Amino acid sequence: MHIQQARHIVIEPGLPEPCARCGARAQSVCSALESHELTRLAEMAVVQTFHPGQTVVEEGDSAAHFFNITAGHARLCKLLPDGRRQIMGFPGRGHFLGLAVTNTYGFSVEAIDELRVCRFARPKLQTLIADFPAFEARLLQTAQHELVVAQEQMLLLGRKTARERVASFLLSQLQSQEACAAARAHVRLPMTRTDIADYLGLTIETVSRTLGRLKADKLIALDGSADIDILDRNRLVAIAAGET
Amino acid sequence: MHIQQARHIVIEPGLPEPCARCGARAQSVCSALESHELTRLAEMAVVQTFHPGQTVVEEGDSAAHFFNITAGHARLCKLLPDGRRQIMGFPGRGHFLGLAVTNTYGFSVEAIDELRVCRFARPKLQTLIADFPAFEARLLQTAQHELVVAQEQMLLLGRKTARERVASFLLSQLQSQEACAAARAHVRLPMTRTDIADYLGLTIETVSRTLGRLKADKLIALDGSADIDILDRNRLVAIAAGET
DNA sequence: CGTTATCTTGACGTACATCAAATGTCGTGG
DNA sequence: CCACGACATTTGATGTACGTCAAGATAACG
Repeated sequence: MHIQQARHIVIEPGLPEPCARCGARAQSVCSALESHELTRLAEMAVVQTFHPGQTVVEEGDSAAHFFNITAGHARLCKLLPDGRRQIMGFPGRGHFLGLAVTNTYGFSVEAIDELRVCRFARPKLQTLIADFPAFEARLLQTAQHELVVAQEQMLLLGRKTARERVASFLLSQLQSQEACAAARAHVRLPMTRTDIADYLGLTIETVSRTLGRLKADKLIALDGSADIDILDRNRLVAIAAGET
Repeated sequence: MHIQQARHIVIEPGLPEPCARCGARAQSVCSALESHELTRLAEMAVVQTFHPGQTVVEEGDSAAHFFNITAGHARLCKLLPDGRRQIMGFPGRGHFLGLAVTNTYGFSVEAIDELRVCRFARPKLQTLIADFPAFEARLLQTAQHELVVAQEQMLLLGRKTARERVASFLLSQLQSQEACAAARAHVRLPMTRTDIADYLGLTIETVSRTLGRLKADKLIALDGSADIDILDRNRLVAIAAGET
């Protein structure tokens, strides 16, 4: 279904971007650590970059590493044998990968755009936790937040209409970008319509038609297929909440 | 949609069931604690019982407590304004309630059958964690497991057919009961068809018809509506995995 | 400036929802 | 013990939101 290029994993040597100066630090679990702890963290990290479409980890592989995204976006995919795909999320800068993991990865991680991650050996997580209790507290906090998000997504997948799903998605994307950009009502979607469809439990055609209808209703404006202006945010919030 | 009886919450005095002798301990997060720690835990706990249909916590209420189920089953519900309902899970004995929680509860908890819980004030969780680091580790482990389960459910809700959903559900119920009972291929479903439908993102009629078809196909046998025999488990596993 | 992938739009099909009885099932009181 | 509701479940007839199939229209790219 998805052609996989040969992997050209770029492992960069040394510490090109020490943790203390990492732009993703504020949003990540690393914010729990102090500067001298970050030095130790940096020693454990391997920086990798992935090009669009490349696979970071494969569903079912034994979980040897965890990751922290420092730039770009990924998609978390689960597949059924016949190719049906469900995307669990689109983690971006600052996102920690490795919580929803037992012995093997429960999903594949693929780069959507140019993706940069810090890779850590999983066993070292234990030593890190043992040394810095604040880190474990931060992980628990992150896991709790992810659970809340996951349950909101279950409601969406089980009970919302296509229109409600797309509205919810646009707003969640807007929110994830407002962390960086100001409160403009503009969203850039780094992922394809296929990705969006597989995230929302729909087909590309339904996603496209639904966006078209939101546009006809003057709730959004499309500028190309990746750039969307939110014209009536309140109305969109109401739709996303199922109030229609 | 669901008539709510007046609450007759039974708060039992003292320590009718000290943690050290708690039947649910082995399966719960409390297993991380040693006997002298359990004494302190017991001092903090309030035992409550709820009758079928009673509400333990309401979605949106400020999250003052967390709970540990010691007997019976609950359902975790999220509602849309027009009454559409999604059930996030059916926690039973040993299950910890309070991970997928921020300041307010993200779902309602309702008793399915006779439900018994240990209630703890949420702030005390912090002191408990501070005193017993093993407890925090256990919570993180539990949260990770719940995240994996939640993602499996997202795959079900987003991409599986009705037949695959029902097969998955029966197997998950079987597994949750095998912890206690031996490997018999018999499942007792404490929840109604409506609950099952709201858990699987279907309607009662579709659940009923799908069970009927599985029965016609000699994969299961129905004995009353709450008791089900798994006749061909391997086949059911294949269906649940989407291999048809 | 063709070539190719992605996105949109239209016509039609279907799995599941909705509407509507019929059929258990269980607790209660006569 | 049995009759009687009050519900839960099953079963049937019909509807529909979304999926599937099939062209076009745009946009990305060498």
